[in-house]
Amino acid sequence: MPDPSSTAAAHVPSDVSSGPRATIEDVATAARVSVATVSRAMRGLPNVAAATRQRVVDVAQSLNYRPDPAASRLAAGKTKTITVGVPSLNGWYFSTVVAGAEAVCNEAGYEFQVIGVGSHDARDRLLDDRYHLERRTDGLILVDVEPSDEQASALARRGVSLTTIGARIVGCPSVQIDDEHVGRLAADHLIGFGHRDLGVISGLDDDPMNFAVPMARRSGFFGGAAAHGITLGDEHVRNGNFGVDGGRVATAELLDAPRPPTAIFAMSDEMAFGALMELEHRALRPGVDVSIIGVDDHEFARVVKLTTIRQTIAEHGAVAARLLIEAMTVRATDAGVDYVPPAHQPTVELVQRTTTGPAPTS
Amino acid sequence: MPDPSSTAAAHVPSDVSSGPRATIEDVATAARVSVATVSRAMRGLPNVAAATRQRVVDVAQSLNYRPDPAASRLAAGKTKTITVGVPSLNGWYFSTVVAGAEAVCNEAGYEFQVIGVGSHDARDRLLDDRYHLERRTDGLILVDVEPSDEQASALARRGVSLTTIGARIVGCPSVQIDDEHVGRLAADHLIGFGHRDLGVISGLDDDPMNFAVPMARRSGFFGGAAAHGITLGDEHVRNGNFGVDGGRVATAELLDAPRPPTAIFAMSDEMAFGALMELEHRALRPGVDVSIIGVDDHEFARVVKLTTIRQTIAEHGAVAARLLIEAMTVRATDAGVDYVPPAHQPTVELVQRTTTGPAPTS
DNA sequence: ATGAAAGCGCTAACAT
DNA sequence: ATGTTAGCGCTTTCAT
Repeated sequence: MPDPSSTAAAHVPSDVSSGPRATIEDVATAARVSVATVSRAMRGLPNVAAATRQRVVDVAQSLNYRPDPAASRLAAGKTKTITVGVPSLNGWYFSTVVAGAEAVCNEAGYEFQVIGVGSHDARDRLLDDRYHLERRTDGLILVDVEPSDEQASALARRGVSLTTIGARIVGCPSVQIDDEHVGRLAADHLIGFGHRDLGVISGLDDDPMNFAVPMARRSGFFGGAAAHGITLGDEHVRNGNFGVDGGRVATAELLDAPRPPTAIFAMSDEMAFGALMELEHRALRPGVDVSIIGVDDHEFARVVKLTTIRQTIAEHGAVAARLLIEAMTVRATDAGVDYVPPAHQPTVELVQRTTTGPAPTS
Repeated sequence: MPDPSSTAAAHVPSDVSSGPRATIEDVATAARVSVATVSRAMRGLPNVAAATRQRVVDVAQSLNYRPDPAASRLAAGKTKTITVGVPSLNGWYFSTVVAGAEAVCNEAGYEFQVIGVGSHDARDRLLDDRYHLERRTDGLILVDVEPSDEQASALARRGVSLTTIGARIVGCPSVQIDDEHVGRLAADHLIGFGHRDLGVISGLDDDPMNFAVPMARRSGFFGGAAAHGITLGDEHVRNGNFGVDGGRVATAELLDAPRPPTAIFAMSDEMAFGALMELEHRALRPGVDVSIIGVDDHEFARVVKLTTIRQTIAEHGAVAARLLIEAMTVRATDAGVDYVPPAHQPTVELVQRTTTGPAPTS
């Protein structure tokens, strides 16, 4: 024990990386202030002399000091973490949304967690009071997952900020396109080409994690058709489960009907890809024998020249993250009262490629 | 101050959800043991009477108690978090890997973080000593990202377990296919069809986050060709950047060469899709005029009938997560000595569809 | 503007 | 087998 001067001798500008990490106390003694002042200075709180703050920051820097996240959390009760819950990470749509959110969150200094909530069980486990989500995260982004009213309000009560994509929860920021409009756009486009025999490949109806989207698109499509005097019913729609395979069998069913459609609206590009496969299988030419329109503008839509209704998915994720962070900030900083959570509605855009075309003059 | 009995009156079996969370102390007093015993009991540590453990667990359950992660972290220094660093979340390959890892990690009770490390800068920021990664995560999975030797050993020193996918770091578990073999497989397949004029679309060479993979595949392909008396050189390879667009322009360049290839090996399906687009653009029939083989078995490979070398990506992520957890466990539990980190080599499989076929008899 | 001190809820020696 | 007691590194009143 050569050095009895306990912890006080902390003036060492030892630059050798990776010893035991400097603590707030090391910084405090080195800067000749109290830990409280260091804490204030580092977080930009008021009541710190400019000179003092500067000194503290410099010392912290030279000591390679960073507040320990665990300690901060324990003391302050905030996690500086954002979690996104998605039905699945597989699938272009979800992973793209996640990518958009990740960039924003990490950029803003939040840790970014993701958790798969593919089933109702998984969803409930996450949202359930027993998971203590509020101790793990400050904010939650739910993608195409609709929490129950109780779950949503419980989250708020527990201090977890919520924002949704593809759904709308009162009191929470949301990002959601106008799905009715999407349906109408598709109908107009197809009918504009002279098609009168229409089919639609819908998303899942049976195990509805989020049936709102398919419903709205269907309703928009039906409405658009009706405006042109075309009446559509259940017999014109098949469920494709938002997957390639589903899209393919749905197409087969549609085409096997007594009066097969000459144009098909697939509610997602992935299902449209399945439709294309089935067409090829039957030696039907897309855009001439049968027209197909999808939704998303999936990265491979252009590979197969799919006409589709584009939405800017990555943007959705990024915007949601920003809205969430804003909501958390506002709510904390000043009078979070009279803060109206924005319901962002991204625009969509029809991009025509070659899988749609004039109705065959049978 | 109506109740002087301080904290002792904690026998309330109040079942109303979402009050202030029960702490370990609540459990302790309710179970009439000390907090230490609760801690032991809850974590399955030895030296707890079976009866006691049962009682504690029951009480904890009835109190809806969960240890506070932040408190555990602070006290124990472990985060129960696993982080995966990927060059990007966009792109089927990475998001699929992440999906595989996510499932395993959350299943095993780890929080799951993801962080994009698309550039050298981002990578270094994450791995740099100044980021204090060890305070945020117990284990790191790096996907197609090669840390420097110093970074890797620094991680170990700092207590962050590392496992890699698509790379090999000494002392760390890894998941990596035999990329040379992939190249050879492709060469054999193409040459087996009688092709002698070969082209290859490689991954990025200039900004090499991970040039090992392209190099190995190329070397395997060249070797395979050489075995059949075909000599290949730089002039037969173009960089496609692992993207659709890159694949397309690479293909164009290849086809515009004085002696254009009749068969092309694309190192990823995405680049192969680009190749297919270029073929279509030139009215060349895949599998008859020009053969294309990819790597991955991307979910849309079958949509366009792409012949490819399948690897089970999601599995890679899952296996990596399992190996990582195992490594962390072993290292902690018993004699972590003489633990040899496994280098898992998943198998690949050629799946032939219609984009490859006999060489045209020009 | 700054400091002292009391926790935050847990784990880990060290008793017993 | 169980209890006692220090911390872990911060934030946050409350003084000054």
